[in-house]
Amino acid sequence: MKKKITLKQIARELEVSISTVSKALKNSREISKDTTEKIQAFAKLYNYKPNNIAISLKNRRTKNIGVIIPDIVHHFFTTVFRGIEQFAGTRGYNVIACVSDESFEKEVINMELLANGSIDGFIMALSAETQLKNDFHHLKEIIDQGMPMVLFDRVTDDVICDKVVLNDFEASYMAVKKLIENGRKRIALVTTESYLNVSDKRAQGYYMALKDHKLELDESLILRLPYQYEEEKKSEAFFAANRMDAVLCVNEIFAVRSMKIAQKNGIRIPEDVAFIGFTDGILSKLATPALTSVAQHGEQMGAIAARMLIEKIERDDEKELEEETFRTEVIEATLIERESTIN
Amino acid sequence: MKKKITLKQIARELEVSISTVSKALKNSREISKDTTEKIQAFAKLYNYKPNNIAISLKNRRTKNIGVIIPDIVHHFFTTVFRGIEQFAGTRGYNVIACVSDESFEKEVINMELLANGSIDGFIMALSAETQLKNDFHHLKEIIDQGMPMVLFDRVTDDVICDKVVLNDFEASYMAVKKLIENGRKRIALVTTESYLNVSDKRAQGYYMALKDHKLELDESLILRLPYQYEEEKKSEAFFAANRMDAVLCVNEIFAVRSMKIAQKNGIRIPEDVAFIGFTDGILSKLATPALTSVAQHGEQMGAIAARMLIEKIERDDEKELEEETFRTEVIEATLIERESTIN
DNA sequence: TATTAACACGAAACCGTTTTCGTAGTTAAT
DNA sequence: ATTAACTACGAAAACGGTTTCGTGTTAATA
Repeated sequence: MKKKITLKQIARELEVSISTVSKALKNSREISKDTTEKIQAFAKLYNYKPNNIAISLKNRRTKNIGVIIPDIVHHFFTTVFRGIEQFAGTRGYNVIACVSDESFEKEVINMELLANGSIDGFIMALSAETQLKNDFHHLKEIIDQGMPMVLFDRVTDDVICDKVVLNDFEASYMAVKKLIENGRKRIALVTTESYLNVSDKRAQGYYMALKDHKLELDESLILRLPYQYEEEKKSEAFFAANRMDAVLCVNEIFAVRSMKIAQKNGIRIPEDVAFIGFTDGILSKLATPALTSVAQHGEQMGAIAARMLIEKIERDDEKELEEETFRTEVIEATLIERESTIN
Repeated sequence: MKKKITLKQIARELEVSISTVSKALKNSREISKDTTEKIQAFAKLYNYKPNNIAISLKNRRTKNIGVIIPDIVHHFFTTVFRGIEQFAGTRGYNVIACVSDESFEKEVINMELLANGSIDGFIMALSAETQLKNDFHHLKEIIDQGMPMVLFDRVTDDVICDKVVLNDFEASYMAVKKLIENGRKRIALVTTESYLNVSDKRAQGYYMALKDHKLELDESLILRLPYQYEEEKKSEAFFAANRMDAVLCVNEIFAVRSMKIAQKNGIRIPEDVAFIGFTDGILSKLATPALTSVAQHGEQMGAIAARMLIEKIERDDEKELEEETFRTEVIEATLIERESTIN
């Protein structure tokens, strides 16, 4: 077993100083050609690679970014993560991934753990519990310490920082409008039980679209489901009790589950009831019938979040005094039409 | 903006030495009660937290583990990741996630980047390209440098280290046996085009089950598909050309895609053809009909991998000389029966 | 020949901790 | 009064690099 070699060992072996070795490996003109070649040859032979931790300590930059997401077994967050990881990779950054599991406490613990020097900045989506508690002191403190931060998807106006979001309101509005134009009149909404800014915006878009098209809002056509586990009874009762001709769901899982239950009740899709979901993951494509879905472009969102963060990190390096400015980038959703809405 | 405070600043402010501050914060008996209280109060006021990087450098331990997976938008790998992250969290470890994207080169680059001090050990599943090239020198080198490593799922006998795998052969055998016992006789196999150890083992299980039940192996009943993108034509031709009464697929995506194509061809599931897939993700549950699937227990697999790795890391701390021993843990798959096989 | 500049390298500080060891000052024991 | 033993703290090395500055040697210039 050959342990990694250090500058010090090379220096001792070659009877030069550590500084000389360091400079030679960086091709500094300060060092003679002979010495440089000798050192580089030796370093190569012993496969010398500088220790990242030592460099991080020196530079006070880790080239790591922290990503905190509520759930990893989740198509949308995963695609965002991929976008972040890919973009970060091109810029030489690694990604430390933490899962808050929709828990406020885990979010706080993870953030504090990482904020103590392990990373150069955060990219995160708020946990459901955090949104519910409406408590963002942990974010504020960390931002106040000068840690760059980008919030995506699950954001809040209470925290001032860079953000990347979907045009949820408009996307939802357009989806409902499309249903109405296709002649649907009794449009149900399946949304999350707990408060999430995105669900809320999608609901607002739904309300507005109904209103603009003179359709009255029927509260009994709104189904609120728990986010994480399945509650089949509630859904079954909902579809048994109500007559509708279309359903908008705030994510694809709700949509596909709902379709299954509706179909079990003898409802034909899309003839009797049309379905639209959000997310457009693999589930949408492979459901029966294939689900019309609002693409959230997670990968793009992740890449943009990573770009914003890295720009801020590297700008901090340059100028210290410049006035801070924060941006919010809005990604345009796209409606992908499939069998669940085509008449 | 209040930047993080350091020991040195506290020391200067309180006119004591850095060592005294460090000891006081650790409640060392060396420091008087008065001094300790004064320092702790000051530290608390300024929210002092030790710098992780400095500690990592000192201890030569980062409390980070590197996870390299071929793909993150992938149900199985995601569940494994969750298992790793959860277990690691309970032990105070963070997870640095890298995606090899099934590429040999990316795998090498990511590993080398992380191996230079950023992490204490690796957990990884080999990329498809790596398995194809059969080139594992990067793994060997890193292991040889004393870096603990656990391979999971996509493993190889050529690398000697800890491993966690599914009993793929047996799981596949049992699945096929179940089909045969249900009276199926012409059983197709849908597997990956490129070589993967897991696909291969599943195919071996399939062969063996056929053989043991005196069913002859019909090569035309084997469909090989590309792993990452969809090739609908090939599948369509396959289901149009062949008559079968059951299909075993090496993952749930192949299974659900196949079911859709079969259904389009007027095949009834499970009456005409039964389907079994591997993975048992959300797709299996929500497909129509719901797919009978081999549960791979990814989360458990991840937790076990993390436990093995952390044990090795922390054992390395203790004893240096002890003989290295490597284990392979085998997870037992479970067949989850759903509509796609029930007659 | 004296002065200056270029060259090639080393010493040391620094990043932020931890930890060993040394030592004043006090107290207790001889 | 002398020695021994604490107590409470500081200096310094170490982790593994980078970087600034100083310096001895040689070569070029006046």
